[in-house]
Amino acid sequence: MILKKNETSCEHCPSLSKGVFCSLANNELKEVSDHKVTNVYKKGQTLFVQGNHPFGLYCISTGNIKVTKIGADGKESIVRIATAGDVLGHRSLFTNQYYSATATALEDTKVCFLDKKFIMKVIQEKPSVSMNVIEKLSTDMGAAENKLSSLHQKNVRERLAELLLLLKESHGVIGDDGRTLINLKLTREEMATMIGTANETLIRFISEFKEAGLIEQEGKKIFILNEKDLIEWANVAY
Amino acid sequence: MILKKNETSCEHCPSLSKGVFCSLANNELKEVSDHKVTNVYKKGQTLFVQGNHPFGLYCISTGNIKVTKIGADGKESIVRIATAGDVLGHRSLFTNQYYSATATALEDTKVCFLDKKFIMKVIQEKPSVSMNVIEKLSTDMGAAENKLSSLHQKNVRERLAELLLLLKESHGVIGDDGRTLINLKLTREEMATMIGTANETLIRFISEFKEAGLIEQEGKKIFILNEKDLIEWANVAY
DNA sequence: TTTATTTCCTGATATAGATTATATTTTTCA
DNA sequence: TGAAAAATATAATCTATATCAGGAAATAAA
Repeated sequence: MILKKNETSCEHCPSLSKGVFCSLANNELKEVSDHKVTNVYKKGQTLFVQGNHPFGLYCISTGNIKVTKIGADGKESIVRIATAGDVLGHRSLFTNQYYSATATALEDTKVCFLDKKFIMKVIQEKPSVSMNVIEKLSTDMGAAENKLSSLHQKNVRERLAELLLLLKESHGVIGDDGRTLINLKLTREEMATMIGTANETLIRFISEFKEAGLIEQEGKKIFILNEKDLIEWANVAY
Repeated sequence: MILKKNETSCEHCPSLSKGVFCSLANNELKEVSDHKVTNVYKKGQTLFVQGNHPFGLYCISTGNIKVTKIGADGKESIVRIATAGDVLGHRSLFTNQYYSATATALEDTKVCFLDKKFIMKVIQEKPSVSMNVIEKLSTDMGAAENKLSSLHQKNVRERLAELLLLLKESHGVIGDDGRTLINLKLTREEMATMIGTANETLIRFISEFKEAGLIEQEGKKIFILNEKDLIEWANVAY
């Protein structure tokens, strides 16, 4: 797909304010724009694959991308979901390692690519950008540690409630009818790998949640009906 | 405890080369030294506690520190172990959030503290330091994602083998007799919380590992005898 | 040293959740 | 549009591991 000029300029990026370049002046943004390549990934296409060598940084303009790790037995787990404004591939890039995870578009997605040399130069010259990268990493690290302790300490019911609350926070959209839709196209299988359980088990608890009136379903879409009870069920600490 | 001048100078810090200030020149290091407070924490003492507000950055000079999260039911899990050269408290500091974990000395430990204002200034002015912070965060993030997918995909036996291999890598010391000692004072309870299992279960598998000749024990000390088989048992991906 | 306390270890039992199997619904695409 | 494939749902069974219980060993305290 060929994109028009202002479709690929950082200045007009819909997720500029959430991204790592939000603090740059217009002329600086222009320079970033000039150095980047913008691509559209269709649902299911991969940006990079576990085991490959990184050669730059990905910035998500629109869409959601799952970051998965494949274990020794070929089973996949989603370790996080990156969304508009997030960067991808930074971890392996900055540590000079092979990608330890695979990034796959969950829907049609617009992603910009900056080659290693250029992004390293920006990091060197613009403290605000490196501070933003640090903030993103810190936030992600916090989320990862939360997931770790949940896996240690909580049962599947609690983890599912927690997952739904997190997805509501990150991808919730309030509809005309007052219900909150989780605006993310995930299969039950994928949701199961996010909380480390089997899809049958996940589906069983989703059914339980529906019966209890906590959530509602229309096809693959999930609506949160009762956040208050969901918080109880998640057994979250303070 | 009162420390002598050259005991508190960054220039002479035994973990300088592994820390985030390794790239600074001597006069710059001097400035860091002048702005820091060095403390000794005894085994069991906490540097900071989950829920409190951060006011600076901790740099570990010597010793090991466990970072734990307490869940809703009061159960503790170790999310990572920080060692000489690591920084602590950076995540909450840079995201302006309350501490989401507690840091406790596993043994007598020397730790330097830098107040927020100063460390922020250093990050702004020294790209090499912020790059080092990014690298530390990236490495930790990678370790956290590995743990996540292990918890999803592996059973306790595999996770224990993996933990022993990781601890050998990070804290292994080769003795005169050729055995590798894991030089870290952890209770079985603590090891159990690192891989998300009950201590009885962990002990059962440690016994199994001993019988299989993979490891050896002397009191609380663990020696790795057969790394090759341990790797097999861990079922690690490529 | 003796006593007290904590940690370590082993066995028995219970159970959450994986696995297997099958049916139904939804999506894909020819 | 209809057929094939994929995803969802529910139930039955099985198993890995948590939990419970009690004793041995190690460590700390007195």
